[in-house]
Parts: sequence; structure tokens; C-alpha cells
Amino acid sequence: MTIFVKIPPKQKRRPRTPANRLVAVLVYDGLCSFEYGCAAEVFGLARPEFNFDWYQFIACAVERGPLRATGGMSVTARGRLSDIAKAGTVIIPGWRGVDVAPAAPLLLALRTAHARGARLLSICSGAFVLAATGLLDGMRATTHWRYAQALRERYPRVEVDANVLYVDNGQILTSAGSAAGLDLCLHLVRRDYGAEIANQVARRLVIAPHRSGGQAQFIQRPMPRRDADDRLSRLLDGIGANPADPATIGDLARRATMSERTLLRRFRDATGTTPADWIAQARLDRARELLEGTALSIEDVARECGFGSAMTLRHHFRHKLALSPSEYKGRFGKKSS
DNA sequence: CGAGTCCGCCGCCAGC
DNA sequence: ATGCTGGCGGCGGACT
Repeated sequence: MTIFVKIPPKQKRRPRTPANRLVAVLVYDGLCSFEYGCAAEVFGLARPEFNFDWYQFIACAVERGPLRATGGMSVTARGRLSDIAKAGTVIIPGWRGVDVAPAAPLLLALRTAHARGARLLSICSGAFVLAATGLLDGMRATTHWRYAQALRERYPRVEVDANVLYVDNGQILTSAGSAAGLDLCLHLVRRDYGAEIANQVARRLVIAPHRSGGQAQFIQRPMPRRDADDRLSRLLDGIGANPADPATIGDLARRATMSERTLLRRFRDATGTTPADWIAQARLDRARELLEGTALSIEDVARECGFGSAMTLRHHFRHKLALSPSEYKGRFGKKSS
């Protein structure tokens, strides 16, 4: 698998606050609680750890409450449809059914928001609502793989790609099923505030490091590639495939055909971290696989995944996982009889 | 744990 | 001017 790195268009040292920080999330009868939760978790929590303004968050309902939500709850939203008119970002967290046509006032509100320049995001079956507005016509989009065929049939002008986590069309973004909504929301944070801030949000979410080595957001996209990004993408690809490969910064820079200084900068822009830290993370991932799935000794595992010695492996394990390799093996490894 | 060495990283600045 | 690049020097963390 080849991975492609999405680099935010422009990134400064200081976070770039989006002009309109109001995020409106649609609440409807039959609300998908989890998809809603993804948006609320990323955009709706207080973040005192940041010394700059975070997003404002408002839940908007079309119908009068209380409304049903999956999981046996009923909810009432503070906001109304009119609040969508003020939002800089509108999120559709799923939809109550692929056969249920969205009400005309909702579609109008979304089209108006789009014309005003607001960004529209859908999670999972929320793509059906966006498609109903006609705004997805001629665009690439995605949805939950279970609904991809239905979306194609109902909206043949939408180019449905079921093999990606999300699609970023700039002003309109769609994501695949359920948890891919988190990836998309984090992607937007990355666009707005940069990779480092997005990583901090991800860390607080305690998202499994397996998804991306715990750092950057990858998009698997069979799209026209950006040549400028290609060199770095290839490099990250190589590190992931063979983390044991010992390489100095100089080696990496040569492989990526850029100077060391530029590599460091581009690396941070794309991943929010440094090469050494990234490689250590990749090696740790590899070490965990080996500890889980093989009977190799700690010493062998250390050698195999590129740490110089068992001591170094222990050090990184302690540091990143607050656990020793042998504890990890005992807990997650194969039963040794 | 500490001393010594190494080098990864980043601020700064100059050049294109 | 602006934006990106690359070289230099130094600090601090990592490895011995």
C-alpha cells in the first residue's frame, strides 16, 4: 500500500485561526450518536491546554425536540436551523436512513451556507444529505462502504470512492463510515491549526497509534498526486516499511532529495513531529507486533526492529508506553507454555 | 547514576 | 517586498 501525505496548504508557526470558528452540527430525529460524538469530541470540548481560541460549537435541529438518538436516548438541541446560516463549518453526522429524503428547508440552508463560503462536512451516511443538495455533483465523495453502491445508484453524478477514509474537496468534505469521521474532523483541525495541534487533539482522544504511527494523518487516495509532496510521502512510506533501516538525517535527506534543514521543516509540517521521533514510533510499532506475535527474546526483538540494544528498546517502551517490553509481552503476547 | 561524546533539532540569517 | 530554501552554530537530549 502506498500512502500519501496531505500537507496543509499553508502553515505558520502560530496556529491559523479560521475566520469563522462556529461549527454547527446537524441534529435530527434518529440521530447517529457516535457520528455526532466524533464531531462533538473534536470541536465541542473546552481546550484549556491551548492558549488561543478554539472552535465554537452548536448543535442545530431541524425538527422540534425531543428527538430520538441511537442507543436509546432522546435529545434536544440548543440551536435551530437558522444557526446554520451563521456557521463557518457545518457537519452532517450520518443520516437517519438512505431512503429518507432530507426536508427542503434543510437542503436550502446547506446550499445557502455553501454559497456563503461555509465548509460542509459529512460523516458516514451524511453524504446522502450533501448529495441531495446537488453540491456533490461531479465531485469525488465517500461514505460508509455499506452505502457506497446505494449512493452511486441514487446520485450517479457523484463520483463515489469507497476505498478512502475521506475526501477533501476544499469546501466540501465527506468521510467514510463511523470512526472515519474522527479522521476527517482531525484533518480539518490540521488544515486550520496545523499538524502539531491536530496531534495534540488526537493524543487527547487516545486514538490507537496503529492508525498512523500515532502521528500524521494519511490519506489513501488514488488521485492525481502532488509532485511536491511525493518525495516526503515516499520517505515516510519507506520508514514504515522498514523501520529497522538505520539512517541518519543526512541519509534521509538524500533519499528525499532535499537538504537536511528543508527535510526537518517539511517533516514537521506533514507529521507534526521529528524524524527521530517518527522512526522511534515506527520501530515501537514493529516491536509490539513482534512481541505480540512471535516468541523472540527481547534482545532479538530489539535487533529486529532497529533499536541498538535491549536497553534502548526498554527506554523507548518506558517512555512512550509506560510499560516494559516484558510486561507488554506478558499481557499481549502469545501464551508461552 | 554521572561523565563524555555525538548528533538531532531548531533559531537565525542570507540567498534566490 | 514575500516565500521558500539551505547553511551555520549552539543547545540539549540520547547513547556509551
